[in-house]
Amino acid sequence: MASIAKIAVDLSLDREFDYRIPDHLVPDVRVGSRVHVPFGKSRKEGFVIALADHSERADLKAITSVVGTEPLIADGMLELARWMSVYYCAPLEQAIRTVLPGAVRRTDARSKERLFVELEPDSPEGDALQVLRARAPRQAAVIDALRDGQGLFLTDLIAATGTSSGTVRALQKKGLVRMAPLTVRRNPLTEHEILPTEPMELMPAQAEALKLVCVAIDGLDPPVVLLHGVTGSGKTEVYLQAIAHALEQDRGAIVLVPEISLTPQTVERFFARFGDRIAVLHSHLAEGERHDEWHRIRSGEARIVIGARSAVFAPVRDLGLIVVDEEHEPSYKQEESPRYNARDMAVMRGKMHGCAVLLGSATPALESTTNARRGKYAVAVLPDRVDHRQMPTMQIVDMRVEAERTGRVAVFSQVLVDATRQRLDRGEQSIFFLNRRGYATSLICPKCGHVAECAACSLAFTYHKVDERLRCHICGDDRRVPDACPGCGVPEFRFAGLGTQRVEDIIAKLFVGARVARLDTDVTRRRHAFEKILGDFRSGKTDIIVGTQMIAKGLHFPNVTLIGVINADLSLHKPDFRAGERTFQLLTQVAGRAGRGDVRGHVIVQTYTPFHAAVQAARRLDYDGFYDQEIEFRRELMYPPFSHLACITVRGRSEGQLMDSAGAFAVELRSAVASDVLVAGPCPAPLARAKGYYRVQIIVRSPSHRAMAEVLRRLSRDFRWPNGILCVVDIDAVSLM
DNA sequence: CCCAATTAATCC
DNA sequence: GATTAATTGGGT
Repeated sequence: MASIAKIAVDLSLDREFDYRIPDHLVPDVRVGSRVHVPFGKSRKEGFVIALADHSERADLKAITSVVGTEPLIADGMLELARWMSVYYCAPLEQAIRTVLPGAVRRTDARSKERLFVELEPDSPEGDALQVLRARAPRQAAVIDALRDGQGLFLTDLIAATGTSSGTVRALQKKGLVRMAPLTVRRNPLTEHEILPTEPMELMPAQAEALKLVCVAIDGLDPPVVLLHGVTGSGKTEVYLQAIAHALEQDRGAIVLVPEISLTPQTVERFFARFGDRIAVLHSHLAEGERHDEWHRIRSGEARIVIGARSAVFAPVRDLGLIVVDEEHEPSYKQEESPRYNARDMAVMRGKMHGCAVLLGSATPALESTTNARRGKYAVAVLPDRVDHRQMPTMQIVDMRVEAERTGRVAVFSQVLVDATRQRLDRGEQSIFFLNRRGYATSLICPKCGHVAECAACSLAFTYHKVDERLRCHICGDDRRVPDACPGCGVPEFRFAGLGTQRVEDIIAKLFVGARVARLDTDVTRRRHAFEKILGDFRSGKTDIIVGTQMIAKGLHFPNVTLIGVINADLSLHKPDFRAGERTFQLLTQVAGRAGRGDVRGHVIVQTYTPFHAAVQAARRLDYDGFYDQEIEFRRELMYPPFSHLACITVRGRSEGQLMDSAGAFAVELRSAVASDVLVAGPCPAPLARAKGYYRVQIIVRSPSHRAMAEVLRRLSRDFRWPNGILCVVDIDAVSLM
């Protein structure tokens, strides 16, 4: 009989503490239970992470009480949390917290109950009712309202009859109606009618892919399938039918989509096929909604979960399949501890819980394709669009030539202007893509060259014309545009660099009468703005949309025949080894928005580096060609997938102290790792200053993840950073800023 | 020599 | 993370 519990206290201490289990609590204390314990001078909550017979220590304190009767952490999820904690060098408590949403963990999180009123079987009819009508008309009205239905919620009943709860209580006392609390679901799905859909007939390539996934679900051979399908090739239909197969075997499924494509339209597509068996999980849910959805999943009422990153931890029973849509998306990486990648967690969960994993993308991450080529994943390819739609034509416009020809630097090339006019004349729609919001990236004094910069970050302010403000996109600082240059007093400014707001302005001047909308995070901060803008575009109320990343994903507009990429170089020149890959992916994804209808789409890409491999490969729609070239560069420099990369960022307010301590850390790190591990730095991070902190980084590349993570874990626990110096370890970093 | 302020150590 | 013990340092 276990009498000792090992407990992770809610403090991110990354240690376990032994507690005695009092006899009367023995039946309730299980692995995964939430418990109250005395800790030091105070009381804390924690999770039982193991049971034992003995402890090293004699002077144990006892568990005070247990929360609930069922362990909160579902079977297998603790192991997953432990793996995550080790792999990503994060405290176990943090990993557990990630696996269990706050809406569930908090002891005061409850289901919502409303009083429900029903007629008692022997409620008055005929004469008895007439008597009541004369003596108590209100009560009779309540009886009438309840007569035909299955009962009503008290609040609705009161509203319908114009009475008060006193009347209903009086009826309850007489034994004519009964009233009881009923648990109601806080439903995040909009209530409007959604027409059910039937499985569509698959093209041969889709059918083959589906077969492969079904085999994976049934026998886990292979456990992971990479679905490489060009944009518009019908990947979602394969997901839907694979999920249906899992359901037939009485197993559940999780669908992960990037946060920005988790729109009502996406959810509706799954809801239309599976109805109430769907649960939704994402960060914008209200606390109560998340609580209810989680418990619907845990209880087995909901069998399919669709959600963003964190939905990979949904407590689905008998999980048969995890789908990761757009598996290459950087947003699957959580940018705070534990810095997990949901795609990789999905693969790991599949392994641990015995379920199949389906990774889908038009532009798989190099890591994933490499895993496929090494035989770790099976591959299914969808080379063609559905319904014999053609891939769009891709045209590269060399903006250097354009500048030389016109003698000035233009935002729109003549080619793009002409193409846009043509669409406007034909009543077709266009999408312009620019991966930068705001109006101008900097405000420059035309006389002395002074650039307005954020005092806390090493970055120029972005000028937002709409409200005449300067904003720092790193720390969010927000200030008025000065009346004159602070350097020389000249009362005028010049704009440099380009943002979506300015493109919107230019379009309005260039194409008079065209109806333009903008879609970026500045606009969508308002609730429902996103749906409104897309709705207007869909119904033809707008001709042109200008947007950032968020328009690159999954949108499906048959009337869009032109895509303009205003500046393809933006993502290309980032100080990041994945810049080329990101550019290729972005161009391919954006191009995929064109030609979803009967007319073939046309894509115009403006660039100052037209011969860059990523741009050229995107033009040829040549994934394999890009892969072969890019993989050589990764091999030579020992970047992933030929190594695991950790990015260690150290920050502090004192530059000297920061360099000294980070240097000392790097020295210790170098002496602790094997000779095949490369440790670069410390050197100033690409964003050398942010929010008032100086930042330096150390980049580690190691052939073996385990060797690297073990050293980093030990060192980040033992290394004594001076006060005020903060260190973050990011395993398999996606962003190197 | 005192006291506040910073730093280190501990929690089962 | 919170509390407490230990150490530092500036002042009279």
